[in-house]
Amino acid sequence: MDSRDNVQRSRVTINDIAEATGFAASTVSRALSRPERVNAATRERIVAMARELSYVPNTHARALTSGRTETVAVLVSDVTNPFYFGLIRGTQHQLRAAGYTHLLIDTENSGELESHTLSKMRQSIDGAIMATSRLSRRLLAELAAELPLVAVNRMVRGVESVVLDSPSGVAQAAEHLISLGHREIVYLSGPQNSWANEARWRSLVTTAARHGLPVHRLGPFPAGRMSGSAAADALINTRATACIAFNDLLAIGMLTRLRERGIGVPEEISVVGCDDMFGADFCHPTLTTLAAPIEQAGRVAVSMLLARLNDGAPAARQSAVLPTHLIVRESTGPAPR
Amino acid sequence: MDSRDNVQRSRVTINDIAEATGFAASTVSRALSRPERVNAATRERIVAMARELSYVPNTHARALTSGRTETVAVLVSDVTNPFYFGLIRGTQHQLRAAGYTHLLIDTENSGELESHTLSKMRQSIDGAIMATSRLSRRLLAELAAELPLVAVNRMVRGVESVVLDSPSGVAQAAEHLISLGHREIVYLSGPQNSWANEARWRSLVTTAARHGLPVHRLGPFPAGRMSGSAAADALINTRATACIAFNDLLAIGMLTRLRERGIGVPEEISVVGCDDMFGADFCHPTLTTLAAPIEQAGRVAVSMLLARLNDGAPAARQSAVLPTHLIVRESTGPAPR
DNA sequence: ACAGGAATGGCAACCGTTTGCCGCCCTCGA
DNA sequence: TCGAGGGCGGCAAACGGTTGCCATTCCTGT
Repeated sequence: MDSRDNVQRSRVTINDIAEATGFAASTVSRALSRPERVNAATRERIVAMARELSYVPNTHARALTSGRTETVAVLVSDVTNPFYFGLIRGTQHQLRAAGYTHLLIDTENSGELESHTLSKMRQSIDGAIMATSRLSRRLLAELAAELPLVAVNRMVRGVESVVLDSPSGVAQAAEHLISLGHREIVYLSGPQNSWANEARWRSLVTTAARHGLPVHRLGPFPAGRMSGSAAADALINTRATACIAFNDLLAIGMLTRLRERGIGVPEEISVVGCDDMFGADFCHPTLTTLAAPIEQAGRVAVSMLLARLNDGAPAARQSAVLPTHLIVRESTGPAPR
Repeated sequence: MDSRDNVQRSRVTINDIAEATGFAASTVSRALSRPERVNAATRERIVAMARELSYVPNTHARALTSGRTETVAVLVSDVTNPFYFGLIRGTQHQLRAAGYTHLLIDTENSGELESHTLSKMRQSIDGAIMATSRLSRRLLAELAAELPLVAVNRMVRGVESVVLDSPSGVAQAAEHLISLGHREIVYLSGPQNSWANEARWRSLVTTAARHGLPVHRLGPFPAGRMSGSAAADALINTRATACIAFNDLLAIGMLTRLRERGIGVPEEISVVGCDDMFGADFCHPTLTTLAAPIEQAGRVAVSMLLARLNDGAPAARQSAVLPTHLIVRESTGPAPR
């Protein structure tokens, strides 16, 4: 296609095509959006003319009558959290492939903003993917009743979701630490309204209990690198020789702080993160962490949503669970002494 | 506001308000969007009723007639490049504050996709902010003639822009290296169609020339961490003791590779990155780099765009230049021997 | 040869807002 | 007292599609 055409101010409407081909506007509309409703020859002529005139359908006009916008919102609590990289990538690819527009919304960690934005957007989107929503279960379920919705890393009855099986990953991490001789593991807690946070903590409790070991929990800490200092300092006050942090951001922040304070990782303390996000493999020391197929999660979420949008069906399976696994790097080692 | 209302399926239109208040729909419309056109008392009643019914104006209907969408597209070449964090943040805040919708588009490093997407979106957006566009000057200028546009980190005649003064930062970096005794500095080149890449290289050439020192250029390398290995290996083949990389992603990739190959940084080679992006302060060794006020750049870009949209004026200043400065960390040190 | 029905295209209403234009009423100055 | 003009509100026509319904044509089976 000639790139000059791309730039051309799109002023050609369905009526222009109608006039040019001699068909009625309604026929043109059908030829373009419901191909089986018109004769093949007709459709061909219309499509050809549309191309020739480089017709671009008007999204708004279409949305106004049909209600469909071919747009899906993806809500993340913080765009600048590298954890979302994969999710954004995944949803983006899948949506683009399906011809949908990808509307990325940063809710800035506020449930308030989540539901508010969504209500404003209601008419502009066909559905939404909510990653790590801060909404209450009730509110989330209510929303899901109004709007096709898929939640990521959040499990709520009545809401389709794709979750990362970090509990089993946390179990792996705990086994890893225990086998290295650690006898006291601390969990550095993330935001208290985070579903994943609870799931991880519970899994750690269970695994440690199986070995008859104590676990403690510190926090909650906001899920940012900044909180790492506070988390590290709190950790130092305990006798623990190993910890699992809510996510890599927190873990990396801790690494920095521990280094500042001259505490050897992993010689004195072993640190495990979660998510294997951007940076986990080049921080110092490199971080042992739970890898999650987050990009795949994005793709799956989109697939579920689109299936729902097209079939109108309430979805076969209610939720997909994706496996996670431990990646051992430099930040974990044998317990001291 | 009651959060339940947020969720409510928005089916109340301007006509409902008209009926409820006894005014005509046109009056309601004016009361809501052109307040000075109606009597204060009238407006008040209408606004009150709108609130009571929790009316949400229909974006599409509005866009259809008025042509304005209150949406601005922000195009980045790769959402998962942390360099864009600040930009996304900055544009987002400023747009949100102005009541605009932020449409983030990942062009996946393809100029083709840039112009294509933009033409598809033409009717859905009021303007666009193009960060590090891959488009040719001509195409970019053509686009700018069609659509209010602000370019970030790209200077083209006839296109408003905000650029980061990395040339002066590169000069600082070069002086820094030279004062440390380095006599041969290599530039690791980024994508060849990147404006910033050229600007940085030219600045390095100039500065080195002032000191009568030779400079070389290696590459081009794609601006990703992956390319770091190739870049590092190429660097090792030269006699250079210091290098400046197109960006931090590349620099961090190099750091990893140099470490793998047992080459000490900064003992044997000093490395300078550009952008001070997420990760530069916790990689190993921490990276000396050029800090750019990229978030501010985003805010400024939005301000320029909005000014243009509101006044319709062709903008007072054509481009804003933001200062950069060198942040010295661990990856640079005295030249060996 | 004819009723029934599928395939195909046109008509016109409608989606929710904006906006040009017109008309009413009130006020003010002459 | 009357005309001019400003303030304010209503009418109706867009905007660019979609879609329910109807008319026509052409098959098909009997």
